[in-house]
Amino acid sequence: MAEYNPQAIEAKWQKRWADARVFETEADPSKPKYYVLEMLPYPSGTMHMGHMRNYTIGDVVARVKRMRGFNVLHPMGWDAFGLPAENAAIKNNTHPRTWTNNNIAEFQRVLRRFGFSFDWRREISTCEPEYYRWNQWFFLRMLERGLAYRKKSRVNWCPKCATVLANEQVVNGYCWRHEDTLVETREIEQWFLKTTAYSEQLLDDLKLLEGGWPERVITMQRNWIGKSTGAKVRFAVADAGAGESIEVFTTRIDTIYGASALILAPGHPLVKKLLAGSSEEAAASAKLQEMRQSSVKAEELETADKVGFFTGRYAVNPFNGAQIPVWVGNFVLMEYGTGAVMCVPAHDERDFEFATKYGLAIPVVVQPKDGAALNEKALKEAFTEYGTSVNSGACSGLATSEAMERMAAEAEAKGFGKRETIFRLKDWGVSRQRYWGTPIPVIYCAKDGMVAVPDADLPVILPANPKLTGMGESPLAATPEFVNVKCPKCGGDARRETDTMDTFVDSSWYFYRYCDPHNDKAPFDKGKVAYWFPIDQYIGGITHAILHLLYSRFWCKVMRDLGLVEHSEPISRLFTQGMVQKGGVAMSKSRGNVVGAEEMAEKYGADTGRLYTLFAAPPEKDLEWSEESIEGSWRFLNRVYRLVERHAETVRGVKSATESAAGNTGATAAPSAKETRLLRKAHQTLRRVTQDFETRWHFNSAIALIMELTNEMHALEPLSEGVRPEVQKEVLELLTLMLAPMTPHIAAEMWEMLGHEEGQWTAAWPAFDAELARETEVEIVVQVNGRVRGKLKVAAGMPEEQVLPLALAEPGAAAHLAGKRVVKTIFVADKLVNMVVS
RNA sequence: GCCGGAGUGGCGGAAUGGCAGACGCAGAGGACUCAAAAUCCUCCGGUCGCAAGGCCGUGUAGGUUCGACUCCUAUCUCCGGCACCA
Repeated sequence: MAEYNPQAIEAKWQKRWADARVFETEADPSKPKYYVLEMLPYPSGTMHMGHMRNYTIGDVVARVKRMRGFNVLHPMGWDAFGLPAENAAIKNNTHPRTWTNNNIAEFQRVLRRFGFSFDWRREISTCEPEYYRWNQWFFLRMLERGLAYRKKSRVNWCPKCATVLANEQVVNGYCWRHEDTLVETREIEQWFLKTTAYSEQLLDDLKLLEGGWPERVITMQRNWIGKSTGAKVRFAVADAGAGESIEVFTTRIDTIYGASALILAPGHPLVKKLLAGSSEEAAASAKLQEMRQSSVKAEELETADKVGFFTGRYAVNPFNGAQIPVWVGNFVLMEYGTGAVMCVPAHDERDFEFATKYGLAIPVVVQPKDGAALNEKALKEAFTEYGTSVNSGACSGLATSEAMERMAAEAEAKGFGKRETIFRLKDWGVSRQRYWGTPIPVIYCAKDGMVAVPDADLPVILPANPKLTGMGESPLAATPEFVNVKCPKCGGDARRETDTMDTFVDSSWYFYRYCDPHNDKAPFDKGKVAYWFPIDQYIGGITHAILHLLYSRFWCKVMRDLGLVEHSEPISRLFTQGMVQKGGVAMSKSRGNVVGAEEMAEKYGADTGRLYTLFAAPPEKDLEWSEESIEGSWRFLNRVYRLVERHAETVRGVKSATESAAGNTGATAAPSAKETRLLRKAHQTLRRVTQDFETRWHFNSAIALIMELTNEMHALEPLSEGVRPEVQKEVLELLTLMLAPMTPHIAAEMWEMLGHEEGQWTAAWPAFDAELARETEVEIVVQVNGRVRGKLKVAAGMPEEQVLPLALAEPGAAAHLAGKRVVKTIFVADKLVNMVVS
């Protein structure tokens, strides 16, 4: 008997699949389609079992759908641009492209080794000009529509590196490479994509995703977009500051009579003007300086205390003419709203804290609808709920909701305010002062200003040999042959933009490119995308809940408005799988706790690796890797292999029910008791496994059921006694077909051992037979007062009046019924009898 | 602080109102073997009991129900995300 040899079997079947082009697919409107996709990897480090879990889940789905007759698109590619490649290249004195391509080669080898059913002809790599030219093309379309624009913006800047740092490179306010150097913030010109143009749609369309996306992802996106409905109100500055006004945003205009100050963000443009010549100028300027210096750190230390100072100026409440002091406070954000707030201490927690600290007045203007009235002097915390307005001029006595309406209307009528909805979502800053990314296709000409690179000149190709130092501005700026260019308009000397695009641009639309990966006329053919989209199932980590998945949604809406696609949402269903951990933390190279996928394949084979990641936990949960437990999966595959091998000789020549025209074996001749038991177990297993695959994705339970089936077959050995070969064959076939999506190599091998000359990939998912699965005898639990006291074996479907006498007589139950009166009986057919006694 | 998710044997987990602990790992005992590995068989939540069997048990405390891991209320712990958003 040959032993199970996964290495040989896996290599054999991977070659057969490739030779027969089993996973290659084309758009075909005559067939139902299914697009299943795992998030594309960033090729860096080693591929470990955390990666494999993601692709295994997707591969199971792809293979099941194929067996069920769908035309399945299941592609793979590389998120190949990015900072780590550039840093690694500098460190190892190589080229980012060399480093990246080496990693891709290794990643690809490991993925192939695991037998994932990808259509490799559709492979894309985002660092290739064939791909990134379309990033540039999209950028130009957005530029034409005002969706891409340039503006000055604040960035982290390390004076020693003389470059911009990503937020991740700022450690407690210091540069990651120069631990003694405080990071500064600088204003530089940066490119933005106008995600805010779609705020409302991005929010509204989340409704379309309900049911298909995890609720928490939807919630996270909703919070991120952060819609607030309220009003903007302008306060005039009194006396010396006359002529200036301060605009605030509030969601509670109904509390405006309770404002005891205005508070500006430290970075508010009016602060300097207000301080000039004010009584507080000297003291306040010093405090402002201090506040601004600590502002970088304050962003890191989010628990910072509220601090502020008085500007010496007053503003006039447009509703009642009250003069209230203007302060500067560190907790007011310049980036949100108008950068200024009205301080209503009695009805806002933050304002209460600030007012208490600095001795500002705390006037009460809302009273609870029920409960004790608030007393200004005894107020211990802010009352932030709705209620009844008081001390609010004409609105006193009204419900706050009503007051809100009236006050907003008054502000609009008198011209000092207006209703407004604002969003937390900001435009997407896409400029990166780095080499390894998509060049932004724009040229600056002294005469014509900013000029878009004409489509015909795309792609703007990255120079092959830049000087990479990790210092200074974009390496592209230090590459004269790249920078110096003729103006497309006037032909005069001009300069190229030297920033590259954020790599999230690459991943925002890559899944469209898979539909038509080699198109050199357009990013993709509309018809092909129309066939495959939307993605039926997307699978990836929760880490991308906001960035990638929000940018992708934005990109889709832009493409729709460009007329490229018909749909508004690219992804129908999203599945976020759990992390693979070791020692309680996610596997990662930097932590040094990875279990390499390749070593796993060498030791146990890919099928065991795949099976274990599916068996150890349900896919949405984190999975703690255990070297000991994996032995169980290995042993199981060996057990199944031996089982098939033992009976292969007997069954090879016969036709099973699935093959014979006569239908199921059970129907052709009266089955023996042993056959009945076997077929019943097999079809019950099939029913539940089918359900698990189709709806719940509880692969761990499905595997447990298949294990039970093999245990049952084992218990019925020798099968040669009392089980006809065609029945043996039917059950063994079901077994291998159910395993096929999860452990495709060993399943294919066993399928062949059972006498099939056609590869298993031609086999459909088996249909379960309800008749064969049906139990004829059931066990009924007999309870007394809800506690199990005995069990009965009865014919399935036996009615209550027949079961009850048996239950009363059941010895275990009878002992607990003695001398008591049954007051109530609950009967659940085929399940239980519960007798309630007094 | 807010928003999610989760708490079940020594461990991973199963059970979507009806026998808690399926399946697997680890462990114990046995068979086979000169021996080991592999394989096969049996046991395996706690507790009382010679046994039959009883009692307790799904983070904690209540509630609904004939019956609750499952539904409701409160509470604790852990994990993840957001965090002065006016």
